[in-house]
Amino acid sequence: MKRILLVEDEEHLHSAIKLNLELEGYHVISVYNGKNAFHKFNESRFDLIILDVMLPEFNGFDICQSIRLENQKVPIMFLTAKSSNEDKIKGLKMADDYLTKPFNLNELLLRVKNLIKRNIDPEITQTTHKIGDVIVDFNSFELKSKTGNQIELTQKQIKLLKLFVEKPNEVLSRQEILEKIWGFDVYPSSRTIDNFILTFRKIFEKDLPPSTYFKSIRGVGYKYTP
Amino acid sequence: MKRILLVEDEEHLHSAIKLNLELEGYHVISVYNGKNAFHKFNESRFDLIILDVMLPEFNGFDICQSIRLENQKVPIMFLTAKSSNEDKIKGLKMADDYLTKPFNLNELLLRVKNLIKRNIDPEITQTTHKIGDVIVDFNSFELKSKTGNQIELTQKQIKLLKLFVEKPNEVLSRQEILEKIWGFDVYPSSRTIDNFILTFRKIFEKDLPPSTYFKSIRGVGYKYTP
DNA sequence: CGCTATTATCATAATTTTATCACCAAACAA
DNA sequence: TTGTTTGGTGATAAAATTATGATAATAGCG
Repeated sequence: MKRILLVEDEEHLHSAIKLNLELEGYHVISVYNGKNAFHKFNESRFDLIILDVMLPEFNGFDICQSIRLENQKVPIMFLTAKSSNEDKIKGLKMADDYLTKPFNLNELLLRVKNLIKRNIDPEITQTTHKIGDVIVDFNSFELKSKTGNQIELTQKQIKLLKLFVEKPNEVLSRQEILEKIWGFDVYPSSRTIDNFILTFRKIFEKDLPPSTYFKSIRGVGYKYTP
Repeated sequence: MKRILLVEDEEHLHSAIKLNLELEGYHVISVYNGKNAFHKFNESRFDLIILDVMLPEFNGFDICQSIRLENQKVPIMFLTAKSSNEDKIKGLKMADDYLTKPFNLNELLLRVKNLIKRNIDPEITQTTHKIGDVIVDFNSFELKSKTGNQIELTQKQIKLLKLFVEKPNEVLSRQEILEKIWGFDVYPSSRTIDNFILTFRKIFEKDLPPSTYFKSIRGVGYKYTP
């Protein structure tokens, strides 16, 4: 599995990117500041480094330089705020690619893919989760039930499902869900979430009392209970 | 881009701060009074809230409390006039940082940077509380009793309960409760609070003498005694 | 001990939010 | 291009929460 070092200090953004990358099958190593980024880099090998430019303590450019001193090859992608003065543009030349915030998550994924020049080795990772007697495979986007039935989920469905599975027993607000799955700039109607939940319920709560796994919390959002 | 909610009623100061923050690459959302501050906060997510303490209608402390009920994490910075009496110092404990007017804009920028940086450390918030032998989980909106019983609370119930739990042994006036839970412009009848208390009592004081935890203070409001 | 103001309790109304469905649009594939 | 899938929207039905009002109970006070 390809290893990506993600250096981003803003929690929301960080987890959103991480989630999306993981769903694409990458192994994401999280770091929230420059110092740790450098440590991690020295400890281990990465296929790609995603660096926020604005970081506490040492900024992205500093880290980039340090890394370049050690290892010329590893591709580095910068994430940068919109306002870009001369210095920043200059700094970006060190990068192999960069994105300006706010950016579209799909674009990020596309660029990551390009940067990594993916080998198609289908390393199967154990990223499954069982809901009732349905097994969710986050890698293949497939559901397998006892009866041998097999359903394919779409990307958004899998993403949302993973978000819930990663935060069991926690009330996730609609706002939070939208930000994590749809990104920071796209806000579809709240009805859209309902539809996804509806689908999940049809799949997982087929012969069970309704809202066994996916409970609606009125005025807030939803909660997944394993 | 980091989002900062700036709540300051004095126009000159407001625009000065806003300009400076924007030049540093922050996205500043402007609000000039407490009521709107509360609305904006509910509508959207922020990385930092800068609150003037002296505001028309509702003061900064009031708003701060309401915000804290909803979201523990977001850092809040107070702006306060020089004269500081006991009350104020007490109120400032709610804040993550504060500045005394008149202040140096560079100092403001520095502190903003620090606050936003600091917020990155993982959330280690205490999200449960025990009342009798019932455990309240503010994350999942659930109550768990010894007997294994499990009850779900609604949003308002959880908020109100949190308000009490955060202010043990303190008399909360009906007015105060209404403002904190229902907001600054919605005022349902006082009977509504009674109903919520009633529910709490039914849950927590089942086999106990009445008003063990939730005591009514005639003419004022209620008090929670752990 | 009555009188009054406030709170407790309950049934029910009002309001808000969610569930569900049919349909549309954009993206994707053939 | 054309057909198909996926995701999104809006209308309406259904459900849940919360608000209200009536009445009973209680505390405080003179």
